[in-house]
Amino acid sequence: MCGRMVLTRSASEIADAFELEMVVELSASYNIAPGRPIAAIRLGPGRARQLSLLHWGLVPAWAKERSIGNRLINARSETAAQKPSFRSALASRRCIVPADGFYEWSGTGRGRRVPHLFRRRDGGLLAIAGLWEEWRDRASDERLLSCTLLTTEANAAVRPVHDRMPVLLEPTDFESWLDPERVAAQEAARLLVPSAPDRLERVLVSQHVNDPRNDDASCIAPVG
DNA sequence: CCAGACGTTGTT
DNA sequence: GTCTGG
DNA sequence: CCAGACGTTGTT
DNA sequence: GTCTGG
Repeated sequence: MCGRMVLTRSASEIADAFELEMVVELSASYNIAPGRPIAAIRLGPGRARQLSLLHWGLVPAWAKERSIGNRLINARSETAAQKPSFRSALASRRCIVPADGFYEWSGTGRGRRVPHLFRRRDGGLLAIAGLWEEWRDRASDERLLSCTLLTTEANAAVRPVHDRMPVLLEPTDFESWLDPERVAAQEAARLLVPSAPDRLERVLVSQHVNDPRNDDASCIAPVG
């Protein structure tokens, strides 16, 4: 479900939308896939909001192999607090993934290959709730920052295509979600509910987007 | 106790 | 069918 | 998420 | 690290 993202805005546009103190340079991507770098906002020193690139696919601190992240690209918001893989990140390492939109595929069986893009009608950025971790490779001593995207039941806009969707946050909830000292995990769960569907529009796009190696503007071009 | 998993999606 | 890689 | 591989030996 | 299953 929550397996392909779009982010084409410049770092300064993202900084304006999310009141960021620090920024990393980004290149536009029309087809961000699991296992690839994805931009995320976290709280840094002094609670300043920082933008950085994280590996999409959460690798827990206790993992022996980084490949466990291949399967931890989403976390169900309803159960994350009870899962060994997500519990500690939910308590203290929350992030926001900015996005122009996300893709969902419709169809059944092998025919599930019809891609739809969901984005804000007003052209604004989406804010997707995520969790992050730092993992150290025992062999090489290298560090990896990784993240996962929280999911919830689909709202009315998404339901015709899929029964799950990413958790979307409102600007009034950004600070509460990001800061574990202000809002504990249990209370933060209150934020992780299906969001109002009216703000989203659905765009049928071509199967060009299906291949994650394709990353250009034709991924989001309307079809039909 | 130790060994082994630790996850979601969508499919049948 | 299931796993890995992008 | 989808696409593509799914294996070993021995060689460059 | 922590939980589940044998």
